[in-house]
Amino acid sequence: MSEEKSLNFIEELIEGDLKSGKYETLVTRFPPEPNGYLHIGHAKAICLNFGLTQKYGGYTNLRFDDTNPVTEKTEYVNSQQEDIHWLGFEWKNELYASDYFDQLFGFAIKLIEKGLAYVDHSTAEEIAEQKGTPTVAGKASTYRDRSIEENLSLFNSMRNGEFPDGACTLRAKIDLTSPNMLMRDPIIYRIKHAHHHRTGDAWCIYPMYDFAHGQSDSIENITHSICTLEYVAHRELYDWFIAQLEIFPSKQYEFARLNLTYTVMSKRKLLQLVTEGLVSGWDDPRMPTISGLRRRGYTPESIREFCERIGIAKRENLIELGLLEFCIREDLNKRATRAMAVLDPIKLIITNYPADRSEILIGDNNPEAEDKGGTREIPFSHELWIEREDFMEEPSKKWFRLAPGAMVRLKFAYIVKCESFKKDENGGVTEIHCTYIPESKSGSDTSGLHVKGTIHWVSAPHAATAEVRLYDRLFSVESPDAEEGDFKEYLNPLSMAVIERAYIEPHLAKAEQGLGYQFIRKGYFCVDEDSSPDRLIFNRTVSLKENWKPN
RNA sequence: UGUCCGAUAGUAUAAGGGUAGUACAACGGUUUUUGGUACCGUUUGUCUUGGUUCGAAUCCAGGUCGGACAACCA
Repeated sequence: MSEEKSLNFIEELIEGDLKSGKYETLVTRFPPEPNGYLHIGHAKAICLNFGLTQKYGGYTNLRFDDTNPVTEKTEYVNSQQEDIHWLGFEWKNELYASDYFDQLFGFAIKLIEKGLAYVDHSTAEEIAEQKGTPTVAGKASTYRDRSIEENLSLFNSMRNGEFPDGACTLRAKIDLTSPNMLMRDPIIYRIKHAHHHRTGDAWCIYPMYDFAHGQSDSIENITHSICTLEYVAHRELYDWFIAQLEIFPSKQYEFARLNLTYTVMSKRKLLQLVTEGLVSGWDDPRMPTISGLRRRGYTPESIREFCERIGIAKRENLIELGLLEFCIREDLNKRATRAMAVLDPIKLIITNYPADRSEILIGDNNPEAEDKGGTREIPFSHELWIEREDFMEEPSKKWFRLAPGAMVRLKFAYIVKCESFKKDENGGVTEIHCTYIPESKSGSDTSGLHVKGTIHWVSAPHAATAEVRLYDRLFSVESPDAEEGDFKEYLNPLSMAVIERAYIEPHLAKAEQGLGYQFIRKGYFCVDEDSSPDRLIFNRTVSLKENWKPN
């Protein structure tokens, strides 16, 4: 029979719930706070939540968790929507926690009426002090036993703007001795005279996360509210509010968040890199943000594949960046148009090819594609650019490329033999002189010669030029979060290298944004959004896998 | 020194009392007009101690290690 793919623990749970008839329809949600750009860790959650309802039916909502007006912006709402769409997912309803402010206010009233919430005038410090520690029970605030009427009146005063920020809060009355610190009378409403990106100045009190999230899930009839492990302790509170309010019992489940080597994943740290100008923006191609990866040349398919491969579990993890790179190489290998580009040029002169002659050669665009991706015309002439690293004056053993007296094939063209070379006064090689073998032409080779090496090249008189940006890992250590001191001390100073003038084959001048290209033997590249027809800019998405090691 | 969560090759992730499997990485080989791709092969693993059982990665108990929790953040 068909080999069944094993289920992750959430899928097993859902299959159980569906089979038992606990739920008829699966409803999930992706609930970002619009306070930054989405990153690859969010992609994991997005693929999980949307993937689940694609697999089992039902639907997924996009809900912005916008309960803190001071950190949230419409710019972020827009970018987050764009990123989810780009990843290839469609939400059923676009919702906002702020849509529920009236209902949440009503829930708070209900709690007060049940004697389960009170207005507290203690300062933040006093509350922290009274809270105790995990091993020492908390103490009651002097305001804890106010009458329901007084609490109702005070809470309405809060809502009506009669108090300044910080003057008081609404707290749930639960259990000051709970081993779960979150149950020690958590604050559920605070005063913030701040402009909200959607509700404007309609409110001056805002619900806390714990008083908004579960209830929002409940209002939307979310069956499986999936979040990351740091919310495990919140589950008790989540259930408590739902039980006390007697509303739809959404259930929370937690999985381990993604950590990736050589980068950081917290919005706080990413924001810091942006605001301190250590990267060019949220979409800097070195950033682990979705927009950064997109600009870097990653495809939605490759990111979805990555999220599929890393799996879902409850164990802390640190995924190797190499897996992400594998995913984009695998995807681009199938679809990227091949072309030749010389990044570190040195002149190669074919002494027996007339200086006034040139010819057009034909090259396949993609050896992996069914139809070879079609063909293109490549001009060839007396003077070429080749890669400096493809010539060695004193070749090491197993050297397949150019060296004095050695022969290599020029990709799509002829076999050449190195006859001599020139050096400048510093001993640097400046020019390589070769002869070509006319009967070795690609596709009609009758020379009988077999050479081990094939190198790429660009005809000097025909070459176009481009700026090429080479990216490397953002940090020089595997886990910047785990290091001592400021994470920014571990930034990789070589994370970006710019080649101002690379030579590219003429065909590449027509390269389109949004498509992947393979510069033969060099890696996968894409056209950067700063690029223009008169000033082409390519980003290196990822290098090719490099098995050759000298020695 | 409280509560909760977790522990399977280098990294992830399966096996739900019955042969420890898969992917990436690493290493070796075949093919190749990309030292790419493809294909083949190799190495490497159940944190620990006890218990239950014919049989334990799996169930139980203790330990060890790692993580989370004491924001008017989410």
